[in-house]
Amino acid sequence: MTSSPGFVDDYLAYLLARASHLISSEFHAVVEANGLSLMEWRVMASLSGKDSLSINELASIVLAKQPTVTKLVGRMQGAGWVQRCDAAHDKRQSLVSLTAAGRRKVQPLLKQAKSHEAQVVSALGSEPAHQLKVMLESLIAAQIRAG
Amino acid sequence: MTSSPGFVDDYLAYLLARASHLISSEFHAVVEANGLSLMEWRVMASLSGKDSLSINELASIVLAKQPTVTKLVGRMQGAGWVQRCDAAHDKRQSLVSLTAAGRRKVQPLLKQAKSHEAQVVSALGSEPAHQLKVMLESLIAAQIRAG
DNA sequence: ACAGTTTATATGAATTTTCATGTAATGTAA
DNA sequence: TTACATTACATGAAAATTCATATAAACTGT
Repeated sequence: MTSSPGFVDDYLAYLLARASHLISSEFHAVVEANGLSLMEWRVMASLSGKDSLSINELASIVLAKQPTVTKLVGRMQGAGWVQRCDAAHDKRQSLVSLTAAGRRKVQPLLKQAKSHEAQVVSALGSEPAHQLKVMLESLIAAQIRAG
Repeated sequence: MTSSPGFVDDYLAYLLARASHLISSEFHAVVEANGLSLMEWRVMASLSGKDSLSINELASIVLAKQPTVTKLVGRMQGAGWVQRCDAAHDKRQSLVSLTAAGRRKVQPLLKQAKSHEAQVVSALGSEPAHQLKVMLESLIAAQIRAG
């Protein structure tokens, strides 16, 4: 019922999709308890590292399309979590950054994310989890070169 | 630019999401060249194994929500690729199966999916790819037990 | 500097997804 | 069997996403 022998979607592709969906779903509950959607969380988590990111950079990081991110950021700006400013050197770019309120909002989630990660890692075992990460990174790197 | 040091989303969660998105995106192009959306492909690939699947089974396999699948299947039925019939033992269930046209439609994609998988596996190396699959399966199994 | 091209983002319309809820069939316990 | 709870699916309204395209700024070669 929960597994699906016979389904293909390119086995590896399906395993990745299912694993990703599973992990994200788990944390999704935590994210929503904090009053954010998964995408809002991704945007804010991405921004919490950097000073600011352009719309396109954000889109590539959060794995969404540009118009989606433009509108998502618009809503988040309305909520007071992020702000835009035009880039000094390239007026086409719209640089997005967290507001103070946004930083306060995302702060607890960053901790909960680490704690969730630790849970998953300990369920997998620390060494296998590390190997999994290495492989995922190499898969990603391989595809980037191929693109 | 393409990688994202500083982004969290729970590192492992993000790696999984990114890897999954990458692999799916690649094949997405092939899928669309055959006139299907990614979700339509997933539904048809799932069905191509089994005789039929209920709406809920499909939803759980293709990682979408029930109303989404109900409407997706409705559109696919309109296109003539799938058909519904009420289950004999449980009249609430709506069993979805491929039509002859649907089978013809998905046939070439199943082959292309295998070929794409082979490409990815060979890029990763056969043994690492195998280990990756094993780990993903164990991760999925672990989460299922935890749920 | 100029015309042509590319790049970054925005936006309207159409499509899809989602939420909340409705309906009907099944299961359960008295 | 009669209530009551649960399960499977459908559906309307709202929200989000996507596609195609518009706009404006940077880049290119002449």
